[in-house]
Formats: sequence, structure tokens, C-alpha cells
Amino acid sequence: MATSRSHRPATRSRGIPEATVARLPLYLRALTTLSERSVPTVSSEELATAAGVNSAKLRKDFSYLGSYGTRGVGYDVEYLVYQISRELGLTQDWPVVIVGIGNLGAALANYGGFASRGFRVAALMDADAALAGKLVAGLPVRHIDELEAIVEDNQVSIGVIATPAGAAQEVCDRLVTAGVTSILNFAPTVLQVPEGVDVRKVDLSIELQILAFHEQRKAGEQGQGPDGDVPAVMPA
Amino acid sequence: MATSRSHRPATRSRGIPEATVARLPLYLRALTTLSERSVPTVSSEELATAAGVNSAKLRKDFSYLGSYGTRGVGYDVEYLVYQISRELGLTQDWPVVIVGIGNLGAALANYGGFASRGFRVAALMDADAALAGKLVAGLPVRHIDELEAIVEDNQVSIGVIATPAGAAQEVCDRLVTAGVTSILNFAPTVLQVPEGVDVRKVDLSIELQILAFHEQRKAGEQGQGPDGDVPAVMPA
DNA sequence: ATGTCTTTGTGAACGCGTGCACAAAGATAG
DNA sequence: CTATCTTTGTGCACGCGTTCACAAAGACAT
Ligand SMILES: NC(=O)c1ccc[n+]([C@@H]2O[C@H](COP(=O)([O-])OP(=O)(O)OC[C@H]3O[C@@H](n4cnc5c(N)ncnc54)[C@H](O)[C@@H]3O)[C@@H](O)[C@H]2O)c1
Ligand SMILES: NC(=O)c1ccc[n+]([C@@H]2O[C@H](COP(=O)([O-])OP(=O)(O)OC[C@H]3O[C@@H](n4cnc5c(N)ncnc54)[C@H](O)[C@@H]3O)[C@@H](O)[C@H]2O)c1
Repeated sequence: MATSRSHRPATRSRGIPEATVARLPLYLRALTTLSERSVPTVSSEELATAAGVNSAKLRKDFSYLGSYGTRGVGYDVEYLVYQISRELGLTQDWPVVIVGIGNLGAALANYGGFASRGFRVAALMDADAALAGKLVAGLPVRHIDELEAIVEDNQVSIGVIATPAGAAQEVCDRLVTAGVTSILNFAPTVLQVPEGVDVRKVDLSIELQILAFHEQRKAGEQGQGPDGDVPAVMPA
Repeated sequence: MATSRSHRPATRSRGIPEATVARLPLYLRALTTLSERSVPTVSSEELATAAGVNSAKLRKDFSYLGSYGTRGVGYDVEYLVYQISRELGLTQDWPVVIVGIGNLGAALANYGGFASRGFRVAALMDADAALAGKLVAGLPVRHIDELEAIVEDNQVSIGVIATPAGAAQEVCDRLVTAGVTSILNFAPTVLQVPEGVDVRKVDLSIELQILAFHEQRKAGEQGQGPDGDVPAVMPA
């Protein structure tokens, strides 16, 4: 953190670490739950437990946003909800387009938690002409050719890709050209994007493989003889 | 990512860093593509580009697995595919249960890439009695009461949770009690698990919020458009 | 065998993230 | 007002992960 002694950061916190940003939604969720229960304040210890993190980490995270706590008491739940929401940009509306309305795309469209936090499905799009006009989650599927117009008309800056891997890069290029600058990619591909465009990926297959790695290691630790087929040991 | 694996004893286990493990599936995917094209060898530079990472990082990652490259030539694609597969534990079969066959659970069940890499759907489970017996992706939905028997009979060690958030912890507890030691959680909840159980989460909402944060920052930095520093908002 | 050329494997430096530990801040009670 | 008690905010140290940069290894040609 900067060497500033002022209580309030003069400018909007420019330097929020990426790791902190990734945890803010977690805190926000826990805080929202508390808010619904009309809990007025919460200590860093309680909130940290609810969010599944270390309390020192949580306090440091909040310190990047400013000093919103009261020593001896804790944090004001409502105020913190507002501050984090604002920091994450959730006080405004984010229209989103979902491209590829297959199994996954349809599930995403039906996902309630989508709209709950400022994210609004502006359009569902698919290349399959047979799908065009069909209602999914109350919205008509639009043909991919309308993408550019929809993105512009709705000021869409976030796109979700749920097409097969083979089509993902092409869809990505079109989204970017149309003006989308944030992409959430569910297809198992590494997307190539120009500077200034953010991509985040959700990859089921990778998650499972990571779990398998640890699972194998756990299985190998117990009992197995010294010559198991559990790989890779560095001689100490 | 959030794995309950953060408390590693001082013992420097088999050296593979967590960050490296998380990238191995990425390399494997790129290598599999090369393999299908019958490319015999690949340099760290080429492979790194395909995987979207830095070549030095890739070489260091591979160095944890051993010295599988040939200087002046590169890496043998087939050999590397095998080594990484073995390291990740993909040379064996991993039966998986999916709990909660709603929108998302059904999409997961239909997901082809699931079975492609040693992961086999052992059972689909749901608490809704009306779903019991219904075929999803060719498999009958089983009632949640059969969970313990199915986990034991099929030696299931990996469970996928796709239930509503409110049911996730309860389902998690049952999975763990039944013997599952790795969980992939799609519900927006922080799961509490005992030592030795790995949890990875996939959280659409969090990903979107992270994108929104950066999007807001991008919009605020350069006075974009006629609306000033606050991006245009759709009228309600 | 010798030299040249390519590419690996890794030492070292650096930066980020984490967690400990504690002084300071403020609430609360007397 | 003073004392006590709770909890924040953060300085600091440490470890992990990333990246640079280069010597060593090996292929290949002559
Ligand atoms: N289903 C899952 O649970 C799951 C899980 C993880 C990852 N994924 C990935 O998500 C993606 C979608 O999976 P799915 O099961 O929904 O597949 P799907 O085949 O059911 O749906 C894909 C949809 O994309 C459409 N499409 C194809 N090319 C297009 C294009 N150029 N432009 C617009 N639309 C196009 C198709 O018409 C189809 O409707 C795949 O890449 C898959 O690997 C799926
Ligand atoms: N749909 C999405 O794209 C999406 C995206 C991100 C996250 N999620 C999360 O994934 C979860 C599932 O989403 P969904 O859209 O499929 O919901 P859904 O309501 O369509 O399906 C939930 C299913 O879980 C079953 N269920 C409820 N309690 C259960 C229990 N105790 N044991 C077993 N099964 C039980 C229900 O019968 C239902 O079939 C939710 O937590 C949601 O927040 C969904």
C-alpha cells in the first residue's frame, strides 16, 4: 500500500490487487446474507469465517477500499455492501449477450443468479437458424448475424461464449469487433484477444483434471508400496 | 483458486507447484491437438504460444516433471502427452457423480468432453422424486438416497454439486461421509469440508463481477463517449 | 572430430500475496 | 475523565510464482 496517512484515499483506489478483486464478490455474497438477516455490523473474524478466508487477509483487502470499519465494533454491513458493490461496478446495469444456446447456453440463460446482480441478459444468440425465434428462458434466440447491431444498440460490453470450441475464436473476434471488451469463455480453447480486452475462462475439464491430480496423490500416499505407478518424486 | 489445500505442512512434498498443476491440463490440450495432426515434436516457444503462456514458464513447469525435452529440437509430443496424462492421473478411470440434475446438472451430464479424459459419469442424482428414473444423457436419474451405495459400489472419489446453494452444504456433507474426497462445486456457496477433502468451485457470478470491475475501470479511465466518466446505462 | 546453431534447463532476481503480530483507535463502563 | 476491552489497520517477513538471461546440451553439417 502507498505510504499515505490520510484516512480517505484522495483518488479512487487505483491499486486494488487482482487477488483482492477476486475475493470481493465472496465478501459481498456473505454480506448480502447478513444484510437479509438484518445484522447491523460484523467483525472481520466473523465475516472471514463466512467467506472462508483468513481474517487478516480480509482486513487488508478492505483496507484497499478505504477505512470503512470501526475499531472495537467491526464493519457496518449495509455500508460495506454498498461500497463493495460500487467498487465492483454493480451499481450499474451490465447488459450481457450469450452466444451459443446449446445445453450450456440454455442453462446459463435460465440461471436466476444472473440478473440478480446488475447483469441483464440482453440477447441470446446462435448460428443455428433452426433455433432462431425459439424462446429460451423467456427470451427469443436471435441469429448470430444480428450480433453487431445488438451489441451496439444495447451498449453491450460483456459477452459469454458457450459455443463449441471450434467456433469460439471466430465468435470472440466478432464480439470484439462489435465492441465487446470483456469475455467469459466456457469453450475449452485459449482465446486470442487484442490489448484491452479481458477474458476469463470457466473450464470444467481443467478443474476435474486438477482434482484428479490431487486425488491420485492422496491415493498414492497411503499404503502403496515404494514402487507404485504414482509418478514424479524428486530425490531429496 | 480456492482449494482447501492451502495448509501444506512444511514438508516440501513432491515439488510440483499448484500453479504448475493448474497449467498442465492446458498444455495437455494443446499437445493433444498437435498429436492429432501427427506433429512429432514441438518447441517450448510454439507450445507456449498455443497454450497462451510464457515459454520460460512452460519450460520450468516441465522441468518439475523431469527432463523430457531434447535441446536443439524440442519436446516429443506423444511422450509428453503420456507423461502429463500420467502425472495428472488421467491414465486411470475416474467415476464421477453429479448431484442436482436441473438446468446446469443436465447440461453437465450432456457434456461430451466429460468422458473424453478418463472421467466417467457413474450416476446422476437428484432429491426430486419426480425426476427419478428419467433419462438424462442416456443415464437414469437416481434418487439421492442411493448416494452412499452408489459411491461405495463405484468407488467414486469425485463429486459434482449442481444443486441450489441452500442444499449444497448438506449434499457436500453426505458426499464426504460416503467417501468422496474431491468436490467440484457449482453452487454459489463456501463449502465447509474436513481436512483431506479438496474443493474447487466454478462460480459464474464471481467471474462476471470480476469482469465488471475491470470493465468499469476501463470505462472510467478514458473519458469515453459523451456521457462522461460513467458509462451509459440502459433506461429502466 | 570440430564447429555452428538451436533450444532446453535453471540460477537468480524480483514482485506479489499471505499471514503474523501489535500498536492505535475507538467503544463502553465506571 | 480515566480505565479497560475489543477490533481494526498495517508494518514486516516470508514464501511462492514469474520472468530474464545464459550456460550447457545436443543435433546436424562439414
Ligand atoms: N455442457 C456443459 O456442461 C459444458 C461444460 C463445460 C464446457 N462446455 C463447453 O461449452 C460449450 C457449449 O457446450 P454445449 O454442451 O452447450 O454444446 P452444444 O453443442 O449443446 O451447444 C453449442 C451451441 O452453439 C451453437 N453454435 C455453433 N457454432 C456457433 C457459432 N459460430 N456462432 C454461434 N453459435 C454457434 C450451436 O448451434 C449450439 O446451439 C462447448 O465448448 C463445451 O465444450 C460445456
Ligand atoms: N444454470 C446455470 O447456468 C448456473 C450457472 C452458475 C451457477 N449455477 C448454480 O448451479 C446450481 C444449479 O443451478 P440450476 O440452474 O441447474 O438449478 P435448478 O433449480 O434447475 O436445479 C437444481 C436441481 O437440484 C435438485 N436438488 C435440490 N435440492 C437437492 C438435494 N438436497 N439433493 C439433490 N438434489 C437436489 C433439484 O431437484 C433440481 O433438480 C445452483 O446453485 C446455481 O446457482 C447455475
